[in-house]
Amino acid sequence: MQGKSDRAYHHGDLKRVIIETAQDMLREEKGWQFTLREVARRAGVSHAAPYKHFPDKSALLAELATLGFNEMGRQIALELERQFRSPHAEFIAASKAYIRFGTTTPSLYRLMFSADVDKSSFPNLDEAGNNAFALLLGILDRGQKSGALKKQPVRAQAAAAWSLLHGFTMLSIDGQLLHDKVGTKPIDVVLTCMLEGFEN
Amino acid sequence: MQGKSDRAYHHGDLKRVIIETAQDMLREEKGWQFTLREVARRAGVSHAAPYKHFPDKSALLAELATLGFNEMGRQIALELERQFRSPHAEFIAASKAYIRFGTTTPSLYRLMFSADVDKSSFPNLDEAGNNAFALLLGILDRGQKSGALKKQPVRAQAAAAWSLLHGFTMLSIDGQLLHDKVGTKPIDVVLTCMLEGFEN
DNA sequence: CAACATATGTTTTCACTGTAAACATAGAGC
DNA sequence: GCTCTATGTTTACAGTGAAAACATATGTTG
Repeated sequence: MQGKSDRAYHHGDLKRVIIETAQDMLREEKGWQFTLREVARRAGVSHAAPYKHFPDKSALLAELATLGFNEMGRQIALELERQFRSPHAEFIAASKAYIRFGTTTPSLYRLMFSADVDKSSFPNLDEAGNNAFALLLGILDRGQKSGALKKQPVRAQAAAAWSLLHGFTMLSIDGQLLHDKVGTKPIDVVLTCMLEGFEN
Repeated sequence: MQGKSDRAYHHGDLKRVIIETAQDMLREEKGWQFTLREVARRAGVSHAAPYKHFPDKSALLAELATLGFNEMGRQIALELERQFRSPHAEFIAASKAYIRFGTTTPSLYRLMFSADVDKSSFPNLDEAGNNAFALLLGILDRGQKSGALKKQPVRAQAAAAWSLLHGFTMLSIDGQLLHDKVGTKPIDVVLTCMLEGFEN
């Protein structure tokens, strides 16, 4: 195993490098129109090499999306480790972490919800998404049990919360929630509206 | 002007035909990966002909998105012509029309909010989107003036409502709000949640 | 009404893409 | 040490968006 030597016929760690290169390009450009060949070029391998690790481009995109859901979950979970004075505060904190993830890595976030990655073809992706959703369910469930939130079917409540967060994030990425259109600090207003609908 | 004769060198109405063909393909496939050449083939013209009407593919997509916003606005406006017992009912009706448009023409709806159509490059597109947003502003404004809704900055309230609708629509299209994940009739729960946050 | 400018078509050409197939080589297990 | 397999490379192909050169209607103008 020659490892990372510069001119090894067998790269040794190509899959990781391909993923990281693709992640870079996803950040640099504003979408996932980057070509597999360009990824290969930047990784310093032949244009066919990536196909030894991913059957096609959509498989690579699915991998990026899966990693994205995992990372998003990690960031939200990290936020949730803090102590909160109330379920209200916990919900706000998690929501802001969600929105921050989306607006900080817009192309990735978009990719995660794009029709170009088919969840039914990539079970890992579907699972990663569900794990993130479970965090939201947990927050609302705790809120209901504490009496702070209305007792509603928690999954329906979660659908509402997720819809709001997803919509807000997407519109923000889109630049549709700029000041002159929507006023200042829409994030707080928006989250407050939702919570007032939730709370007792 | 030979008009629609089958074998005219000058088609006479190509732009419209190209748009309609592209609209068809947008409905048939699940995205806008269709090629300009395929559009041309189906329209029965050479593969370069579309370039006489659209500088590039993104311009055609922008046109489709613009028409989409206009059509969505039309459908919502049509719904609003009815008489409503309350601002509440009016909001619900408009929301359902919005969501229906999105879930009925998912690819088009996705395109309208895709990064592949750059609003800053296509002023018409931006304007069409703003017109649709204005409908929402009107509903909330009337609701506030009637005393049914809280007096909040109406644009911020609209941001919240739009976020919820957009998120719900996108997640529905994505198949993320299916029964086992989220319960029955999430649409009603979701809209109710939001409205309870809005109302006095 | 003839001539021409322009709008709208077609053909040809190009660089590039995703992907498949054939081939090469390094490392792992026998 | 030999072979198998995983992981590379090279070569090949059909198809793409787009530009350029060319063709033909159409409508304007003398």
